[in-house]
Amino acid sequence: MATSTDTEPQPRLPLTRRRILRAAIDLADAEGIAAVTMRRVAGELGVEAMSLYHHLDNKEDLLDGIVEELIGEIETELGGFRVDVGVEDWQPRLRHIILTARRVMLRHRWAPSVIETRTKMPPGLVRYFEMILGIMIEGGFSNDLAHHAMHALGSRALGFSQELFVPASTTEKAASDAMFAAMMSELPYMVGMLSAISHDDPDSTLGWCDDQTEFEFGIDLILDGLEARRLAG
Amino acid sequence: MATSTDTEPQPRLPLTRRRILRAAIDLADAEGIAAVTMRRVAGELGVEAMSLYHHLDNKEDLLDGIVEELIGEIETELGGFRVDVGVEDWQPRLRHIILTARRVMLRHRWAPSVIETRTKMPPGLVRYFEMILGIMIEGGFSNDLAHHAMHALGSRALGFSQELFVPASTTEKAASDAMFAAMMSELPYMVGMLSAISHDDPDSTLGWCDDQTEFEFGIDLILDGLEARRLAG
DNA sequence: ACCTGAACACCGTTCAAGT
DNA sequence: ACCTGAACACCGTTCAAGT
Repeated sequence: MATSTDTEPQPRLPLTRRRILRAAIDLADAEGIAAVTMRRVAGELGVEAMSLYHHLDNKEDLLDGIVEELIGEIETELGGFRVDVGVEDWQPRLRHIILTARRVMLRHRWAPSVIETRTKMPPGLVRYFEMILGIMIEGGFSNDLAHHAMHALGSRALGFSQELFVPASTTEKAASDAMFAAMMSELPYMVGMLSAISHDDPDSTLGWCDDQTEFEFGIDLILDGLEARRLAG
Repeated sequence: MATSTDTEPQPRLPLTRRRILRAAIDLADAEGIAAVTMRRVAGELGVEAMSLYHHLDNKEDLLDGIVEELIGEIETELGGFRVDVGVEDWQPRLRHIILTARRVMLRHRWAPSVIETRTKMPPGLVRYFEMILGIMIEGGFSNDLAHHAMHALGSRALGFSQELFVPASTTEKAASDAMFAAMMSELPYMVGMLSAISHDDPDSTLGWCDDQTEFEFGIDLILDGLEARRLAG
């Protein structure tokens, strides 16, 4: 009876690259990217760290593979990376794609840091950007404007918000009056902005920010600007 | 004669927090941020790793301190963080500030990764964003629009280009014809764009990109969009 | 072919000890 | 007060060995 009801229910599922990558992603979701060490990932699979090296070159290869998996999730949500030839409404289509990518990234909040540290362009990401480029070209962009647009979008094309931090005070509701007075002399504009915003919307706590609203404001600023330059050029 | 001409020319310069931070920055500039370990930084100062802990809480404190030094460099180049009350030409002033910050970041190419990993907002950065906010408010922004603008600028306000990678092919001049043909079938829009751009400018190598031009295109897209919304609102 | 255990060269950090 | 050496609990990775 010891063998059938052991700690490992599945006696021996064969280790594969895919299974390792999914285990690493689950681990990162649960405990953060810092928990993703070769030893910990192996442990989650009931195996020794060194066994992973039969399916991966090294840790960089693990991280590269994770990125490919994430791009796969975006592709699945979109039903494939498709550029419809002759379709001209580039702006709503691009907006939808970027917001879809953003949903995937929000499921894996550690993803930006992993993607940003890749030294070689992951093939899946090349295909993603090819789709974005294709939609702009079909939408009437010149090659030159499309090129600028790719640079201007940057990592925002994947739904990254690219914000450094929410200013300290905005994360804490109800800063004390004493602290507020102290800040007032040093940061008059910041304090003025935060109190104006909280007055305008009595439901909002002081300085509370809606990430989704702010992301959409930023992306529309860029997409509107590109449309204006397309019409002008 | 042995003591005066030893390996250490300065017999004993006292260790200070500032000296440690500058040594860490110099090391990062020379060998990359990965070289910045407590042991290596100490080594550069002719001291044991554990001595650093008398001037720093831990490695996070070292990285926080490095960020403060970098912001200090921006402040020096700008001659201080100043908001001139009543000055309305916000756009050229903000443009100048951001391009100045960018020059500092280009001197320390590892800086974005360090700044992005800070968990608490460095005080110097709060003052930097207070200046940016002040310039917008004095320039006629509503508090609401200024708030959106801060989010939309994000890390670009510090001169970060926020690009994921230059597409692989654009970093290599003169991809072989065979490779080009292979890419053509998979990435028609990318290949089309790159050849159009290289034709337009015969001096440019295939897909060569001017980082500064692209950064300025992107930042002007955002600043122009903000001005349009300011005038409309 | 696939997995393992011991080992190597690193990390950040603690602690007791030196001056 | 300031610095040190040994040690601890981790890393990624290599290598020779097991089945």
